[in-house]
Amino acid sequence: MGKKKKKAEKLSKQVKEERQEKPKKKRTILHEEPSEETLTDLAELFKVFGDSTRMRILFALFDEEINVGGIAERLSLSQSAVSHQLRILRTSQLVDARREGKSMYYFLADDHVRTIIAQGMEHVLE
Amino acid sequence: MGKKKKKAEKLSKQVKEERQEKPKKKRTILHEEPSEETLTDLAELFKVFGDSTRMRILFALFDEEINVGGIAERLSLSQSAVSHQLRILRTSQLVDARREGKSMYYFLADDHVRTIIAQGMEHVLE
DNA sequence: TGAACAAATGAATAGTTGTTCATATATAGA
DNA sequence: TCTATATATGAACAACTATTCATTTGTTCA
Repeated sequence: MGKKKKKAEKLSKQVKEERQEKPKKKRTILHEEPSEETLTDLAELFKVFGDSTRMRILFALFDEEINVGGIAERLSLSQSAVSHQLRILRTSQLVDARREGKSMYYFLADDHVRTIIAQGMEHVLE
Repeated sequence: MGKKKKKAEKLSKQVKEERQEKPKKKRTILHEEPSEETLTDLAELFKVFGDSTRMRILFALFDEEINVGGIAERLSLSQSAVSHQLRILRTSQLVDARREGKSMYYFLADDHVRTIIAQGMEHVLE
């Protein structure tokens, strides 16, 4: 990749400093000129959707929660790979999880995720 | 990156075989179980949105067409960098262009693009 | 035709990312 | 406590990608 630019743009690497809370910025309803930072965050968000493994996981969770092992088995992925990706998805607030005994059940965080996917799907399907 | 998986998932590299036409697959309205290929295409699509430079370009084109040099100047990017990114955006059908004299004016391909961005923006802004 | 300007492209490269492997942490039950 | 099971995590690496630089292609106008 190039040189600079990679300042905040790398959520999912060290997972952006494990951020759990962000400054929350309103005001830019969309077209009140979003700040450079907002544009970067937006790119970050889409970057998370931009991997087939993560997309498959999100789809698997589209309408049911599943535990890590279940996702791995269903998608024929290693437990480790799934766990690593789930961390990225969770940090990006796209999924959330709850523990049940030894298992961790993951589920989509909210309907925005479904809407975004559905919207993209429309484009892909022409 | 891992090993396999990188089959069709790399639009924007050699720009996916310069595809201009794709088999067009309907049927999967969304939730009639999309095929693996569709999921991959979906990830590909979001990957294109997942770069701040491209996102900035898309935003610059949100409601007006601009020529290459104009985009470069406005975003403080090199002409080459912009051109390379525009090729990716164009191949992904997110933007289109028209020639006017020596200049090439780029513009968003359709409203899907605006909708997807708006949707992501909502998520980012909480 | 030739100069000037605009855009596209190929090669090279530094920085990024997803998977694997090994290992650590967490929970439940004996 | 010890064992088994489930998940998380760190390091390392191969593959990918965005930018830069140099050059080419395309267009207009003398």
